Amino acid sequence: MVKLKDIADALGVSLTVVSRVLNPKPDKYGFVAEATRELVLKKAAEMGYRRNRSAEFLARGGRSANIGVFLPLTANSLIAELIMGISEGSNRHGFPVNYFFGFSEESYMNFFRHVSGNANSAMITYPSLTCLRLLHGTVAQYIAEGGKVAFIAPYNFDFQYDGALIMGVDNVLGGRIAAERLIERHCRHFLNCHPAEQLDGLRSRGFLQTLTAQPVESDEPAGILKQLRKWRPEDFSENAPLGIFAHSDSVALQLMRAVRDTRWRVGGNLLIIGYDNSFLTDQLPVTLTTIGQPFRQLGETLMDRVVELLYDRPVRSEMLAPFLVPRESA
Amino acid sequence: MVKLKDIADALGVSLTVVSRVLNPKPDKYGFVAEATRELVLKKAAEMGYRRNRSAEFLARGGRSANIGVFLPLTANSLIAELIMGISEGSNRHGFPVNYFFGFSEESYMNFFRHVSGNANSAMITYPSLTCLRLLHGTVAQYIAEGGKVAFIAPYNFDFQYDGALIMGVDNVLGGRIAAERLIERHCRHFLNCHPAEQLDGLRSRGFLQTLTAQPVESDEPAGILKQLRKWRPEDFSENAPLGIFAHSDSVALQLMRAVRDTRWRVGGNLLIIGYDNSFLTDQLPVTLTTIGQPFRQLGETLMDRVVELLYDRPVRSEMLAPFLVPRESA
DNA sequence: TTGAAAGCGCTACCAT
DNA sequence: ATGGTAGCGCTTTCAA
Repeated sequence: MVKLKDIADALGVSLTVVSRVLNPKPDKYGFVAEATRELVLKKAAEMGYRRNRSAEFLARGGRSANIGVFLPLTANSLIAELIMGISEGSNRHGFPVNYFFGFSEESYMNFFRHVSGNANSAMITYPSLTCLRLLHGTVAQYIAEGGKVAFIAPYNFDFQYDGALIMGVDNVLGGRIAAERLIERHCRHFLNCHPAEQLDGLRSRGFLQTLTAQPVESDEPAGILKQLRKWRPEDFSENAPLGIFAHSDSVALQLMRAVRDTRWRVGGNLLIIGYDNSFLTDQLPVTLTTIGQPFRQLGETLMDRVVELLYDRPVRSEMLAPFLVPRESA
Repeated sequence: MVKLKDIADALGVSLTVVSRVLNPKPDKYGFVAEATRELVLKKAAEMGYRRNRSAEFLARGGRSANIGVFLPLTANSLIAELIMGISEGSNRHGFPVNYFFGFSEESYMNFFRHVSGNANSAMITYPSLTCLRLLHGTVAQYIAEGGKVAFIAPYNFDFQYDGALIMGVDNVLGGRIAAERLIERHCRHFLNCHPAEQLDGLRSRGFLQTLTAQPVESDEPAGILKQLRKWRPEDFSENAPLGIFAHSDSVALQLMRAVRDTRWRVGGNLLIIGYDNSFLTDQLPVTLTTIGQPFRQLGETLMDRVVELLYDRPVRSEMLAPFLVPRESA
């Protein structure tokens, strides 16, 4: 493996100069003549130099060059895609990663203990809203002490952390896209099926905002099912179907399952839109129309910006746009 | 963060001695008096010492302490669980990881280039059989040069690598479990639905071995569907259903979808068993009976053994047992 | 059985 | 604008 010294020797300059050119965060004496800089850059590319992150961070006084990542302990495609994106980014930058998974505050605390022990550490975390509320103090303190944190926030993020990075997918837009699809498919009545504990109503907000003029009821799955039993399927048709926005593919499947052996026909007089574009939803007996989230891209972008954070460069928070995955169910 | 020097100072011994006790791979002069050893061990635990892997491997002449992992680019629950297991293990051992995803030989080669550049490197790889066949030479050479590789092999592994670790899930047993379930549910006729390109017939083997006395046909999905159209559903019943073993949940869903609006009743006169216990298969209109694979456990065990490999300690290859996930479809 | 010291690849201070 | 060098935490050789 080629190292700084090799480049320096090949060029007949000092190791220090080479370091200053290639160092992502050069020292304050980091003035290098433009000609020298270009020479070094060229030689480095030519020799296929790849930075040794371990040595870099050891020298910088940190423990290691690892980036810690905390994700929900859910083995679904969204998480898998996020991991793929983050990994893609981390490999590109030459950073290794430590993934932690969990739901509880304990697991989040445990993660924090592990990662924050390292000076120069950075983390990507995807905590539940409850979890974050409980551990707000810990997080705030860590950031105040110079820790770098990037949040994946699917909810309305109302915490004020100076310099923290917040990224996610625009759930309000997701709700809006669902509503627009149902309108386009001639729905007249709408049901908004949110999770049992609706901690944050971004998807609802987008859905309801788009449907101010139409009759729409919001409820959790149990309530929606009751509603379905009350209404008569005969009163709906392909020309004027009932439209349901389920806030997850899982809930969408629950509903599909519940109307099995009734006169509701999913994709006919009953349209259902899910959320997440989960693995296999394209192979269901009635394939599921759903809102896709670009989690792979989210992961990649996130990692790019965390690296910026790590070197104290300014970064910009951003929400990515979800997209419709049109299939049979709506 | 407490380091070796801290322990040495606290105990009034030299740093070297402390290193020798705590070093996972002590030098050849590594003789420490039993009394001293215990003292060091006790102090280290007391002070909460955590080894700095970057420094360890930097000193050892390697580039870094990272372990490279290559996995199929498939965002399904199996891969997600594998990652969770591997991460759990790597965190326990204090090793960071670099994950790579792909299918093609190019991606596998790219992975290899990245990871093998590092002396002291180790990798966990889950290549397709075709991929491995194509790159057999590269892999063999890497291992011959002292590289440590752990394979996840779902197929019949007929390569001879000295000292390589091969782990996986026992697919023959998986096939057997499926057959036994269908027998128990009174099936008389059986279909074995393998993938279009059946590269390795371990699942088939287990299935067919258990059903030597019964009529069973093997085919790829298209053929199985043709067969289903030829037979009359009326000739089968809950007391003597037709039993299908699909080699993946995806194929199982394809079949379920194909018999929609026919007189085949999944879970009634037609029993279907899938493979993988994918996310959401427990929430289908007819929930899917499937063969689960303990990939989380596989990942953890794998990482434990790779660390052993890394320090040149002997390891044992092993196949884990799959398990039945009984639900409505069979 | 123990300790001193060189060195892994890199950064960052000081001097020039 | 460039170079020399100490030191990050650890391993390993050599000497005691």
